[in-house]
Formats: sequence, C-alpha cells, structure tokens
Amino acid sequence: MFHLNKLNDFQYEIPLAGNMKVPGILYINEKILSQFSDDGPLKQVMNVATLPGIVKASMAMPDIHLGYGFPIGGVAAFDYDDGVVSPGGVGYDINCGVSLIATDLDYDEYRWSVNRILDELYKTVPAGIDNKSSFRINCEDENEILSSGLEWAFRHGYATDEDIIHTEEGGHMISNISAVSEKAMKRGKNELGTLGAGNHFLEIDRIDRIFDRKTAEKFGSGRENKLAIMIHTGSRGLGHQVATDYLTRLNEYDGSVKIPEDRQLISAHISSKPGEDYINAMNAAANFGFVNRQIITYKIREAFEKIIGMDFESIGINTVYSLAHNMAKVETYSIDGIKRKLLVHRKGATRAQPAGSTTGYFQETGHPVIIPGHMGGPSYVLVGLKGNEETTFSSSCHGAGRILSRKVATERFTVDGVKDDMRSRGIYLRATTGKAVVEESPGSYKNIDDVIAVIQGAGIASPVVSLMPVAVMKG
DNA sequence: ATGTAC
Repeated sequence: MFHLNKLNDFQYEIPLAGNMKVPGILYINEKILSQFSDDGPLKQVMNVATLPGIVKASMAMPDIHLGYGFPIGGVAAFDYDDGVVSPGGVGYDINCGVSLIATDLDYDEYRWSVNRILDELYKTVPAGIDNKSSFRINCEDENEILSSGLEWAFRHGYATDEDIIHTEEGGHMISNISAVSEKAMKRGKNELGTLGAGNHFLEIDRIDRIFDRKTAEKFGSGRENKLAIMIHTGSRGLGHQVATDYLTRLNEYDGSVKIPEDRQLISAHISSKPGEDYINAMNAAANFGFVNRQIITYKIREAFEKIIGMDFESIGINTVYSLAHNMAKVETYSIDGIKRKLLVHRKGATRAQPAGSTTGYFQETGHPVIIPGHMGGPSYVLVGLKGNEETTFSSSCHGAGRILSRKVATERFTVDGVKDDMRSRGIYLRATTGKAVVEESPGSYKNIDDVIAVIQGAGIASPVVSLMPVAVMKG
C-alpha cells in the first residue's frame, strides 16, 4: 500500500503524484483502511484525479470498492466549461438507486402478512437476469418515459403527486431521447417493473430505531416498528446499453480524452457533441430508472392491498424517498469562495443535500439519504449535515460496501449455510439463484456501522432512522 | 450492473 496522509480520524489524503491534478480524499477510518485487500480502488481514485477539469479532489466514500474505471463509492466534480463527462464515472447501471416506502402497519400486528406479501411480490416483480416484464408499454409510452420520467407515471395512474415530491429531481431529468439507441429502447421495452440481479433487492423491513424524531416525522418514517419496503434497482438493460453505446462511441471518437493510466476512464469534454449526447442519453436512462422503481412501488401497493384487504391509502403506503446513486448531475458549489457550475459524478454515492440547500418539501430538513446494509442487518436513513457542500459536494456513501469479491464469497460460503444464517436472524429469504444467495451473504459486506460512523464523524450526514429486514427478495 | 462474450 502506498503512502497516505492521515488528515483526521475520518479522512486520509492521497497526495499529488504523477499526472494527478488534485489530491485524493478518502473518507475512511483506520479499521476500513486495514480491510483493503489491495490498492486497486485507491489507484482508481488517483487515476480519476488526472482527468481534465477535475476540481478540489477525487473523493471516495467509506464503502469504496473496485469499479469500472471509477471506484464504486467515488465522487468527482468537473468544471462544466473545461471538464469532462465519463461514462465510467456513472457506471453501467445508470440511476441505480433506492426507494424507501413507509406504511402505517405495525409489525407485531401484521407479522402474519409479511411472507405472504413477499411471495406475492416474487410473482409480480420479475427478478434475475433477462427476466421479462408482463408490464407492457408501447413505443409512445417508452418515449414519454425517457423524456418525462415520473410525469408519465403520474399521468397513467402509477404514481401519486406525493411520490413525485418524494423523488430526487421529481423523478425527471432533462433529456433528449434522440441520443438513445434503438437497441437500448428495444431492451427497455419489456423491462419496466423488473428488479434485476446482483445486489438488487426488494425487502420488507420494520423501522427499528429513531435517532432524530423530528426529521423522521418529516420524512414520514417517524414511528418505530412500522413496516417499510425498500427497493434497490436501476435502469436495467436500457441503461446498461446506453453505457455500452457511449463507451464504444467515445473509443471511436478522435476528440475523446484517453488517459494512459486506464482506458476504462475514457471521457469526453462536456461541451463536445458526444459528451452532450451522453448526458442526454444518461438522463433519459435515469428517467427510465425512476419509473422502474415507481412501477415496482405500484406493484407493492397492489400486493399489500391483496394480502391486507385494504386500499393502499388506508394502509398509508407512501414513498419516503427515491434516490439515484449512480449519476452525474449539474450542480453549483463554491470552490475557493467562487461559485462554479460543475458536473458531479456520483458512482455508488448518494446526494445528501442538507437543510437550506434544497428547495421544496425537504428545504427545512434536507432530503432523506438511504443507505442499505447487507440483507441480514440494518439499513439507515440519514440526512445531510450543513457544511457538506464544502467537503463532498453534498455526497454520502450508498451502502455498506463489499468486503469480499463475489468470487471469494462463493468459495467461502454455501447456499445452505447462508439460508440457515438468514433463518436464524428471523429473515424470510427468496432468491432466484443460489449464486445470488452466496454472493450477497451478510459476510461479504463491511459492517455498516463502521461506514455510518465515518459518514457522521466526517460531518457528511447523520442518522435519522434505522431499519431491520424481515423478508428479502434477491434477483 | 448486464439477453453474464466478439
């Protein structure tokens, strides 16, 4: 491992070296530092620091691990006029993100319903790779989804006006669908309302602890022991195709930015035609991702209605928040006292705007920051802390972060062993494959409490509520 | 993450 400067208990600096234009800043503690099995992710932080127009620092959140080009858990902002956009800085799963949905149902009273609801969702939400949706949309619908996001879902009765208020950007990014290939459109056609595979999941939780009651109430998650639902998925094959298309296009484009350190970091100037087209296509894929989570939310409402026998309004099934953790977004921050328009890449990182830095419903508190843990343990909802605009462009981590590679996890754990473990924790598990069970085993992930301690200690965000899983569905 | 590959 190369030299790191310890700045404080929660921040380590990778000093300037080689072609780095800014230092690397790692938001980690000593324990997380000691858990790195190799320096691959840190090299990726250094490589990102060499890209044109990067400002302040190439950053990594405590859930950092190896990704395509950029590390997962990476945050990097580029000057909008002089900087670049990099598909690897968003990742293959554009607008991969989380929705948290609250209910008024008390866990003790409705314990009987949990497994039945999950079984119903297992039938209605296709999971795993290449699992087609029964949810049909025509070309006109798909065009509208990619250009208007949740506005389409609202017009067609799949979203409430409250859902839109409780979604990042109102579930609508400005896009241009002409930048999206026919192939991507074709893949998206029968993928709406599907979960996907890997670390994607749908789980029923109970609200466990409340750390900040006033904020929790504002979020609609202020009561202990109520059932809640978490969805983790993104833009599926459509977004994956957009990423593939633009990586190919940038490789064929003379004006693209290629750095000797890593060809996966291929980028385009934001103002270039391919750069502009990628942003338009990424935003279109993001709209698809928002609608995908919304259609699953709709199916969750249907499942609860069927099993509980009441309409979803009476059950109080409301979106707490739906957020993206794989996105590049145009935002303005003050750098050395000067306000600058930036393109903030967050790859496996969550926006965490504190009180006063956002408008609308969450203006007084800041918006919810949803951090899922592994399938056997707690997840957290945080809220951004004032001052994080100055440190991380108001960004937080996105999960516990893997500690073992999928390969190592497969060697170390057995399907039956993990199933027994989940049973002993009192959690009902349904997965499409044994592979998903072992790869997503609790032992494959960092302790989320270490990750949250860093986020809080570094002044990025603080806990509002925690949730414990009671039934989990894995793709 | 992903019609798990070109």
